[in-house]
Parts: sequence; structure tokens; C-alpha cells
Amino acid sequence: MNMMTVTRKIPEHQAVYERVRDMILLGMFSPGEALTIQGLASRLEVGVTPVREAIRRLTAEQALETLGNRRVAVPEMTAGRLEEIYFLRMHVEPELTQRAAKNISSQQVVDLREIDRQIDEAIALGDPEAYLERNNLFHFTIYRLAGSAILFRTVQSLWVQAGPALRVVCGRYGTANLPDKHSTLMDALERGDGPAAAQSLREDLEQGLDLVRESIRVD
Amino acid sequence: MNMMTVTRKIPEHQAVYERVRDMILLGMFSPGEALTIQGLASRLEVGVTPVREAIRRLTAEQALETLGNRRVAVPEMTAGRLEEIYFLRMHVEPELTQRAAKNISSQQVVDLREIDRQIDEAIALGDPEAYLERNNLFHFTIYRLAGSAILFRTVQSLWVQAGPALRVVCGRYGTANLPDKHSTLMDALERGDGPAAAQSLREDLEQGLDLVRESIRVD
DNA sequence: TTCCGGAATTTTTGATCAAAAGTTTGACAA
DNA sequence: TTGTCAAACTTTTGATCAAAAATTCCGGAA
Repeated sequence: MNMMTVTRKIPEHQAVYERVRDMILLGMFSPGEALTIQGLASRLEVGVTPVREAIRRLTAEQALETLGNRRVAVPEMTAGRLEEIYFLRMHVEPELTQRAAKNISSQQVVDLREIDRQIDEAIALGDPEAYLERNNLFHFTIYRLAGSAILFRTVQSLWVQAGPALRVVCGRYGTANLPDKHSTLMDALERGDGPAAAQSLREDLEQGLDLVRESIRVD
Repeated sequence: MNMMTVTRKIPEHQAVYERVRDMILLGMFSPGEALTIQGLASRLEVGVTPVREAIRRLTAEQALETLGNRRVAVPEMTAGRLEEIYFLRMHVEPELTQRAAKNISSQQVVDLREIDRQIDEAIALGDPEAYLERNNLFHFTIYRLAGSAILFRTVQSLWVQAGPALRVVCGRYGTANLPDKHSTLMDALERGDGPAAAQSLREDLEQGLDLVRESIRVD
């Protein structure tokens, strides 16, 4: 048995997985960009073995696609892929939000409002990096409160898949007209009104979808 | 360029991944059972490296869970997990079925009817292995026709997660009262009636869910 | 020029080894 | 008997190497 609650040192492959996933999530690779194991290994200054394992996880999550010839790449966003991703998001994320509304504390609402303030700040400053990072934190803070591990990880995978395309949108149109349905969402969460929270989220998603759709059409 | 369509030799880690996934899918491990990399490697008569990569993919798909202490195990089925899995299945699988209804050919309907006959045979013979294998083939043959890669892989992951619990159900109650909503489903597919096909599938899923719910409650 | 073929280079893949981490066993004390 | 502790054993992990596979590069033919 293990008496103390020890801070377990996480394995390198796990750390590498998280780093690369966050890099994809924040759009640090362009859609279509090919990744090499060795390239990542030298870039991240780690051995090649942990990178291999991280890559396998990311391909399993469809964050990367295998190119047949033993290579992996960030998938190109197509209209079909986009619709599939948002089909799922549109079903799962409102549900998670609704579940979160049952569990949220008033302190957590305060914290969320602070994160939302930082989002608005990032939009005002035109800082897409910060926007994506804070927006991600905002939503996943809520989703974690739902206490639904399987739905949570499914949504995580969907965000990673959408990440590169989202980044392109921000780069192309700037942060000026990015959606902010967050205040009505938080009002609903504060009252513990699950259905209303879910509805706000649907609208938030719909807005995001429209932006990406537009950006796809242009290509 | 590559003129000929060559039969590319798949890497070992890919083959191992598929083998272990199918083993989980067919319930060859019990819920809660711990798996070791070395154990799998010697059991499958392969090296340890490919097994490691396969394990990473399977944990990413939530087919296996990491036990904190660097070990992996087949997750125990809980009421909460079950509801989450079926929440997703209930949204995604009818959609895939509906999409498939648009694309299916009459020859493919004939093939499906043959698979369904084999399912009935397996039920009659009380052969859970064959039942699970053929039932899997039946549904995924349909899902593949939808031509929706992301939804397809999401459902694949959900089936692997449900696999061990399904196997327990078959083992406990036998194959006698297993659902067969397949004939109405195929009639709908044959007419290209997407909504009706989706509805049959919902009923099929509901029946399966009830069975597993029952088996969880007993534990 | 463009296209083809093959050498040179790079990358992936799987085995193997040593170190780190985790589990089991068994002796010994209470 | 029960509980504790350390030694023995097993497993995971990450680096490294050789072989296989893929890509790039380059010279020569059309």
C-alpha cells in the first residue's frame, strides 16, 4: 500500500503527448502539415521513443492522420469533416454544459467570469494565441464540472481536431468579430438553469461553425 | 510517384493494435482485468515495442484505462459509464445508419441479409463468440457505407468500450433473448428510408442498453 | 526542358538493454 | 496470528542500434 498521496512523476511519453496535443489545439501546426517523429523529437528535445507513443495516441484521437506511407500529418479541414465534428460537438457539448450547471458552485462562477474577462481582453488586443488558450480553458473548466469522463474525453478529441482550422480563422479574420455568448451562458450557469446554459452553448457553437465554414469555402 | 496499387505491408504495431482491439471487442478480457505489456507481447508472440504503441492507442480510445501506477486495465463497467457510452451511441449510430441508407446498393442489402442469417444461427446455437463477431460485422458494414470517417471511428471506439460488458451479458443470460431488430432495419435500408432505418436502430440500441443495465444492477 | 532510374539521405520501425518504478515474498518482531 | 520491512523479482520506460521503407537528389535519355 501507499500511505502518502505522492506526486507521481508522469512518464515522458505522457508529457510529450500533452505538449503536442496542446500545440495542435492552439493551432501551432497548419492543416496539412506533415510531422516527423524525429523532427518532433529534436524540436522538443526529447528522445524518439516517447514521441512515437505520443503520436500513436494522437492518431487514435484523430488529431493526426496516418498518410499510408508511415507518415503522419495534421488533417486538412474539409467541409465533410467539419460537419462531422460539429455534429458531434453540437450533441455532446450542450449536454456537458447542462450537467455542469447542476454541479457548479458560486465561487466557480466567479472564476469563470474572470476567465471570460481575459477572453474579452484577448479579443480587444487582437491576440489569437491568448484567445484560443483562454477560450479553451473557459469551456473545459465547465466541462470538467460535468463529471462525465467519457463525454469529456470525446469533446477533448473534437477540440483538437478543430484546433488547426480555428487557428486559421483567427489568423484570417482577426479576433474582432469572434463570438461571445459567454455572458448569457454564465448567467444561466449561475441560476443553475441547465437547459438555458445548453441553449447558449448551442448558439456559441453555431457562431463558431459559421466562421469556420466561411473560411473553408474561401480556400 | 507510385504507379501500381501496392499491397502495403502494415507495421507490426498496427497489426497488434487491431488484434488486441478485436480481442477486447469480443470480450476476451474481463472488465477490471489488468493487462501487462510483456504479458501481451509473449501471448501474441511479438516484441514489446509494438505492444506499447498499441496500448497507447487503446488507452487514447478509452478501450483501456491507465491505473496511475503505470499499469493498464480493461475498465470496469459502471452505471455512469454505461449511460455516457449509450448517450453517444444513441446520437451517432442512428445518424450513421441514416447516412448509409442513402448509399446502400441492393447487392449490399443481400450481403447484409446473409450476415443477419448467420447472427440468427449463432443465437440459435447459443454461440456468443460468433454472435458478437457477426453482429459487429453487420453494424459496421452499414456504418462504413455512411462514408463519415470521424463518426465511424467514434463509434468504433464506443463499441470497444462496450465490448467487455456485452460479453458478460451474453455469458450470463445466454444468447436466447438477444435483440433482433435487424429485419425491420434492413427493410428500411432496402427502401432507402433513412429515418425509419435510424428508428429501428434506436430500438435495437435501447434493447441492448436494457440488457447491460440489468447485468450491471445485479453486480 | 521534362521524365525516368537509381544512389544517397532521411525516417520509421522493432529489438534490446539498462535504469527506474512497482509488486511480491518471506523473514522477523510484536 | 498479524504487521512491517527489505530483498528479490517483474514490469515499464526511454535510449540506442540495425534493418526496412520512404523520400530526395541528381545525372542522363528523350
